[in-house]
Amino acid sequence: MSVVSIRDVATAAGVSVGTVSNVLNRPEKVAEATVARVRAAIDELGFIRNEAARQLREGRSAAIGLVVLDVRNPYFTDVAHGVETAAAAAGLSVTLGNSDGDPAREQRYLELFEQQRVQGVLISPADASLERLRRLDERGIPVVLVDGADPSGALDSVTVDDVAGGRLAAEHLLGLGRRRLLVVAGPASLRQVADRLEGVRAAVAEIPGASLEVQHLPQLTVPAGRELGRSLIGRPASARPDAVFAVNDLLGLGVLQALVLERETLRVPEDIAVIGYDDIEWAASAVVPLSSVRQPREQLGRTALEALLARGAEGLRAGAVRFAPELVARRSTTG
Amino acid sequence: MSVVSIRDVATAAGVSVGTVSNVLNRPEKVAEATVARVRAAIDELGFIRNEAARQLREGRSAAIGLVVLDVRNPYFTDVAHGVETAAAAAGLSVTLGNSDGDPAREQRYLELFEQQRVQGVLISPADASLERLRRLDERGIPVVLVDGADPSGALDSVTVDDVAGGRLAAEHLLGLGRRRLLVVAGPASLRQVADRLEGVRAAVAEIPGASLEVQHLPQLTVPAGRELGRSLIGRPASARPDAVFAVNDLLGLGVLQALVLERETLRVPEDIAVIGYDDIEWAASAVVPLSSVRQPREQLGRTALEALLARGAEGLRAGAVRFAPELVARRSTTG
DNA sequence: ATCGATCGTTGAATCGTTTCACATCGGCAC
DNA sequence: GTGCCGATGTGAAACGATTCAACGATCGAT
Repeated sequence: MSVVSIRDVATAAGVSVGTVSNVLNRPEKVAEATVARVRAAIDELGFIRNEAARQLREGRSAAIGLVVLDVRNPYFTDVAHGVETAAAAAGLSVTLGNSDGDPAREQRYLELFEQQRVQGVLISPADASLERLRRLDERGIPVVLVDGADPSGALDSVTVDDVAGGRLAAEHLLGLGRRRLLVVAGPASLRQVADRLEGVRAAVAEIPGASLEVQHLPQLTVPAGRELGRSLIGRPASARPDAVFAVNDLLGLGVLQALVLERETLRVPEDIAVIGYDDIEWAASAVVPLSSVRQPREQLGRTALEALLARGAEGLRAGAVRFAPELVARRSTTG
Repeated sequence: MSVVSIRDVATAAGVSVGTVSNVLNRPEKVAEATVARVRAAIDELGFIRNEAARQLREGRSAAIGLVVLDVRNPYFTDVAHGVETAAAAAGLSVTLGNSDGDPAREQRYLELFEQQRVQGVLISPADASLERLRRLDERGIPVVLVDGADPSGALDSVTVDDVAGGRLAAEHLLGLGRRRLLVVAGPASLRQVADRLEGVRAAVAEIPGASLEVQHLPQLTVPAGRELGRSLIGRPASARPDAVFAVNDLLGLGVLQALVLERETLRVPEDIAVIGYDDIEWAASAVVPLSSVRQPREQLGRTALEALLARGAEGLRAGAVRFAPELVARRSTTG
């Protein structure tokens, strides 16, 4: 009943199964009248192609797998959106997996994708060991890292240049005449944090008289930023920075809120300029619109997908693709 | 080479393909020594089950499809997270589709899911006509609506009671002694907006001396809310509401920002109390933490999946499941 | 020694689609 | 009339896992 196969269609239209298949896949090879007859039969019976059978024959699916660290993070949903758009253009569908930073879940998705014979895997690795991914790649399922690098160079990757991003932020603040910089950072163990910091250090070193203070916070969240912001208000003016670079927007927004809330003492940006990182959606709509460093998130996704396709089709290695971040100046620094 | 089939494993282990399949699916039926031998062969050859072949034989896949209106909206990612967690517990995987509110894209995903013979479809419909969904359901692929209702009752649905939510918000404000309420609403055509408004009206009608003003804005965004907030500042005190209910948190945050920014004139909550809806993550970390009405998002997803499973396995209809929203009082109303 | 029952294993049929070597036919040139 | 061509259409052989009727071996009971 509900299991209408290509054979039923063939019978109904009075042709062979081969012809139905041809109508489906290369209608130009079939006489017009026949095409019409077959199409009519398809509609009448409500035939829906069985993807599993097609795939079995084909040897691989028309999908790619994407594993992200956290679907609830706007950063990743934007990347995923970019991937999906590009994939749709190439006639591929995307199966999305959420590892939540858990290597075991990541592993489960990789197995699933392998069983599904996906055409490739895009991943923001949760598991620092890339061993499994390299094996997958060797076995013929191309892997591209998204926002994660492979030191060994065995895997292709697409990232944003965080060193350049850190430098960009610092130079912006220095260019506005600020000299006492405070970087509100996250755990030093995160590659992203370390790289951004490196960029800042380089920029500060080039300006005589510029000083740098770094505060490492355990979490990259709004409350953490707010707490740090409050501590600034308590400082004597001489020990206070005149500019703050938060390594992500959540921290930056927290700092901003603390400063703006205690309005009697400090003004943004007059007393302290604040800049964040990521340019998330709410940055622009904060109480004082927050300057930030934008990462081309959608483009990251798009490019990763293209690298995957090139690798699959022609065996081309993309290597380590690195994008340039972009400064977005708003009132929290420029006034 | 990379195409290791169950047959290769059988040869390597010196058994028949049937036995390998048994090891894979019912190891208790196979002698221990044989299991060990087959497992060894599997590991050595790096055999990975071909999901397409298994599915072809089985007749259906081990997945369900989920179509949401907007992956970038935290509301939906939370719902999706709930779905995924529940699905994983049932041994199912979730294929996520993003319609972006476009009926054509929605349609494409439905076709894809049908070709994949998914076990069911969860969907926040973009297309008001549920015709296609009903057909899908009739053809044997159970459909459950998530945050959307079917007036005809043909389809199961899981929603949050928006009338109750609107009433909850209004009663909170009235209970704090506020009497001049302003509802900052979205397009009246949205069911959610209309329902919330209905709840507010009912609550206001019960309190003598309480008045209600409604402003319909075209968009449910932060800037729209901010603009409206500014317009309030310009009003003479006598024409000004003493409480604002924004039908979603983005609007509420916008209003809040406008009021707090122009601090000389109006204080929150002393002069105007503000409450939003959805309890999105940033509500708690706003300049003045925003009161809101929380929807059990993850639970919504979990329940929708359970309804789908019950329907598929035992043919049980869940009908129209409706959850109760919950008030979350914060400083923007309670001070 | 024979029978039955139990356990483990076998091998062929099956799922629905694609592909490809081959058949059929009408037309055209010689 | 013969041979050849292109255009259409055919039908069987894959793809890889699952399932199930049937088979052989082993063992205890008679």
